[in-house]
Amino acid sequence: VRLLNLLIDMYAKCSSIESAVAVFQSIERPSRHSWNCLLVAYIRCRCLAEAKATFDHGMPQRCVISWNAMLSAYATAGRVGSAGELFGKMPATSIASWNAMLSGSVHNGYCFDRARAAFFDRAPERNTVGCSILVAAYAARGDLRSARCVFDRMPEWDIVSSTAMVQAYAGAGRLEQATKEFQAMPQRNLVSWNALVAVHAHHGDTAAARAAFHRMPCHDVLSWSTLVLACARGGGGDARLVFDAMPQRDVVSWTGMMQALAEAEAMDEARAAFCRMPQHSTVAANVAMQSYVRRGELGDAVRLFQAMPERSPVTWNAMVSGYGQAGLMDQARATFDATPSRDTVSWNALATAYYQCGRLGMVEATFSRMPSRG
RNA sequence: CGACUCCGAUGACUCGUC
Repeated sequence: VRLLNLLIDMYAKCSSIESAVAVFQSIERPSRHSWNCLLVAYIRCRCLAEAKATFDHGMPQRCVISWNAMLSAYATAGRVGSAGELFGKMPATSIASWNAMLSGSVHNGYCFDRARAAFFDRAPERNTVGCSILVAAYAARGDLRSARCVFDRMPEWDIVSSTAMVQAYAGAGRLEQATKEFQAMPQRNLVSWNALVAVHAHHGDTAAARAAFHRMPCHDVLSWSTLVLACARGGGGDARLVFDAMPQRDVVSWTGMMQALAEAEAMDEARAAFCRMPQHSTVAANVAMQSYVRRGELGDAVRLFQAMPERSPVTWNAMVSGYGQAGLMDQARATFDATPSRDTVSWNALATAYYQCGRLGMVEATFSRMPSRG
């Protein structure tokens, strides 16, 4: 039975829900553990409805782990309200429950301080997981001071918390501190190494990115793709060499390669890369569109925009600012009005477009119409 | 008495800020 439980878990990690369910059904007397494995399998494979059915009336008994699994399912789906409701009904909680709530609420735009107070400060206990969630969240918000404050108070550190701290330093532009923290880490793994390469890539330091890449003991697609991006950004023209040397490529590497070509003004090759990509993605189309905008070829950008099967919020925002840069304020405004879900970037883009078109009065008007902050 | 199942860190695109 234990082996079969393990099998369910393995299939779930491969998103092969049918196989996972089949293994579960082959167990004649499933244990509580088996039921949890099945529940987690549904969650991992994004079958929320089945997970809920299993949780509500499938499993003979539920333990904290089952509750936590459902909590995190809702939280990662962005349904913090449902998660909170469930949290309130729990007969007993564990640290993982509090951490799941913390993670869900800091990632889904609720008031950060309230989330922290409710699920971290007021939690019965805290561990490295909860602290890492906070450090990472502060890093993402660019709040180095608060990240450090949490990090420095931790009783002990692990790879995850240290990697988050490396990101926090790098995000604040403190490259020396970031590398120092990296060297001070208790251990390193693939993720922390990848993070370091990404830090250098983001900073435009191709040489450092490459050096880190060659020092790491092993690589995955993500490491390689990050290096391609570093080359694309640094403009060294070596992106192609890296790309060709990759053992396997994914959407990101293809997109990075295309971007490198576009930035090197090799538009024909960039176009060819776009067409040869095995999978198309909205991001790749956005990158292509943006290349046109940067070259002042707005007609091509618009054509691409109209032809895109899917548009993300980024697509809409990029189009608004593309029109703005071209001085086509009416089109910028029309695109903004047509944007399905406006975010802070949309509003800033609109204000900037007005500014670029010399309509200073409208800049002010836009700011006063903005829903909130930014 | 342990082990297994639940929570945290890594890559691409848009405005502004540094």
